[in-house]
Amino acid sequence: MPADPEPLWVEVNAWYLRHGRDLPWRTPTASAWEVLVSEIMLQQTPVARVEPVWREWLERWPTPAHLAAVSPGDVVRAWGRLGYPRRALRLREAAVAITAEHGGEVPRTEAELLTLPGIGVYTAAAVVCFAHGERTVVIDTNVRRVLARAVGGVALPAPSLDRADRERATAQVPADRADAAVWNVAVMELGALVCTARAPRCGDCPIEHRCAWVAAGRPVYEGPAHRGQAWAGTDRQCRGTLLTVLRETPDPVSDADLRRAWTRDEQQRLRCLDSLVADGLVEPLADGRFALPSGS
DNA sequence: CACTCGTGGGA
DNA sequence: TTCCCAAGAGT
Repeated sequence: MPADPEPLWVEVNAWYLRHGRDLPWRTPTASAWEVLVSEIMLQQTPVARVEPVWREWLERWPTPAHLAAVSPGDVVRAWGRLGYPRRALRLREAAVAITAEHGGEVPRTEAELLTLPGIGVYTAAAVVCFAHGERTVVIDTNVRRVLARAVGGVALPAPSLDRADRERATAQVPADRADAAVWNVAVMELGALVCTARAPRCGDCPIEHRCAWVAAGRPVYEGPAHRGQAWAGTDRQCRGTLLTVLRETPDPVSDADLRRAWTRDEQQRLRCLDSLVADGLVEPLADGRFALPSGS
């Protein structure tokens, strides 16, 4: 009778200890706040772009109370070009709630974290695990892809997180708390560095010898199409263009300046400006000009 | 569940 | 050059 196969985490954790990157939010001394800031910034944004901004933020605002005390406009400007600037507003709002309702300490449970703006299932689990060392299931796009291949035998996971992802991920988490904490970051790192979406480096993979996708001959993806992100001419591009104008000057901006920045569709420009105001990313002034939001 | 919300670098 | 997509969340 064959022994149970060694769990995936043994090899993946060993690989991580040798090959994982030394990122500043991964140091043993990183505070829960530092981890939380990194997780928000890393939502849909690559590590290389996050790192310098993360350093600036933690130097300026080393605790939630520091961030809670500044204006939304300061936060949006400091967010720079990380993208999805509503994340900056929500992070500030989370800091306000942490300061007012949690004694300035980042909550230690997923349920409490989930009540904070900008924190969803992934980020709540990540903070609990990476900042507080708790055993939990952390599922991001990397985890889904690695396990879809290694366990599921397919090239890519479904377009959105589904039951198969949760079941595969839950089954792999080691029982021991410390092992689980390493596994959760290790499997993400494997997905980021080796088991990548486009051109996986299977020759460098510590579990290639037991990967179901490799064993199947690396079949191409067969499932429903992953939607591409349209960009040219979209409201997202328009909003980004308008916000860039406001971000790059400390002074309020006239409507004429904004019109020059987006000339292709005036109706769209007005709609997007309205939506930026509604989101709290832009503040209309009494004199007709626009600015990054100053109030709370 | 499907869709929106930025940005820039690599293939 | 064009296309893909990167530690998701909110609606």
